[in-house]
Amino acid sequence: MGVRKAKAEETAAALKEAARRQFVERGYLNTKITDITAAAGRATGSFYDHFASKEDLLQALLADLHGHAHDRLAGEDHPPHDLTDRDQLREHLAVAWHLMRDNRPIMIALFEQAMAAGPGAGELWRRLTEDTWVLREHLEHLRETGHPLPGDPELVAAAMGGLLSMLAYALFTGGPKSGRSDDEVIDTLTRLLLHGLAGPGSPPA
Amino acid sequence: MGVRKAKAEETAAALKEAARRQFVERGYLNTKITDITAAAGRATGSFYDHFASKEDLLQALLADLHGHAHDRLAGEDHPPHDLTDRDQLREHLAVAWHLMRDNRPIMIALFEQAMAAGPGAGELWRRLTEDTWVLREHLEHLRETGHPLPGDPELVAAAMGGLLSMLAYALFTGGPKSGRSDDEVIDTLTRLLLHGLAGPGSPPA
DNA sequence: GTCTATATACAGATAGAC
DNA sequence: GTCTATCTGTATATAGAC
Repeated sequence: MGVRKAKAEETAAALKEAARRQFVERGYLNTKITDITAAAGRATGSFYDHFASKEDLLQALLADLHGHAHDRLAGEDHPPHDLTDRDQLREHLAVAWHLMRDNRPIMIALFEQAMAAGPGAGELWRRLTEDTWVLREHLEHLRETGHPLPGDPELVAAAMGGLLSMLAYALFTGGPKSGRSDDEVIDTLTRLLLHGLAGPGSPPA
Repeated sequence: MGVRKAKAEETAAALKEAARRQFVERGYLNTKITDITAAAGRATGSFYDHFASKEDLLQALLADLHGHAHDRLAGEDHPPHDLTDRDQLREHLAVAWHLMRDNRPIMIALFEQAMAAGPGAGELWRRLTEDTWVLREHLEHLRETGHPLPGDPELVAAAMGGLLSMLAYALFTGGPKSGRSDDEVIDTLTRLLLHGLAGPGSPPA
């Protein structure tokens, strides 16, 4: 790779890093192109030498994320887990939770983008079902092995995903300063989703 | 009330009604002032004779909603309910669900507005806790009477609220055309929140 | 009170010098 | 490749006639 190209890569990286910071500070929608270039210490026009639009930059951030996720998950098996097992359910929730925490800028951006797309686009439902296909498959497996579910796997999976993403967004964006620990949240959700409000000791209806 | 004032009220009402339609069609953020006035068959400038801004109009819609809600709920008692009772839990979920369905334009607008406020504002967490204070109180009552909860009442209530609002938004805005019935959703959520994924018959850990 | 016409503001995007 | 300067489109809001 030549020096010129290396410098270009450096600028692109600086813009992406600046964008990440701005998205967390101002949110995706409120972040202007000039906010990003200013934060990166570059001129406004330089932005378009690397990205066609803010949307394009977001896709680049997303591609980076997928790359890293692939690195970390490479080689890992993903056999049918039993979501009625406390430890396995907790592990699923923990992985999702930490993934969102570690990538707050992207999560915030995707969330706001989906909202800005407006209704009619059906973006939220699409993403909710897409992002929870792992859960759905596990639930379908449970059903096939004779375990009764609260409802249709797609709906239950979407409900779980909605709960997770909504709570994560709310808590990560200026939630209680008192600071709930990740473990408290994950433990609470594990108990809620495993045995509900009635708790483990409750008798059948 | 004079004729002049009556005409003004009529125009204000037409603008509000047009706004409701536009919010559902295009979303709150994508709806321009001119979209509202055009849909209402009025001139652009007339808008500002009745509302200071789009935000102001939304507050007016919200005030109408609160007025109606007050009418319907007037005189109703709201004693401490037992959320571990299937029928009472279902009733709570059903009321919330239908309230959101009957006021889709406002729900959509508030949702998008909260997102556009950006992080840092902490709007979503604030609304989530505010809108679920009824649930929180019931959960606190449960805890006081010795029933073990999955976690801190505020957190559990927020989780339930997030689940409900997220799923409602997703399903109401271009969700599956196949059309899930309200009852299917409410029944599923009732089962999920009452006994979790493990189901009612599961033994204590 | 309602209209038409216009001013203001600003973000996105481009052109051309270096 | 990066910069400065500028153009274009668009939404909000106002001014003034009727």
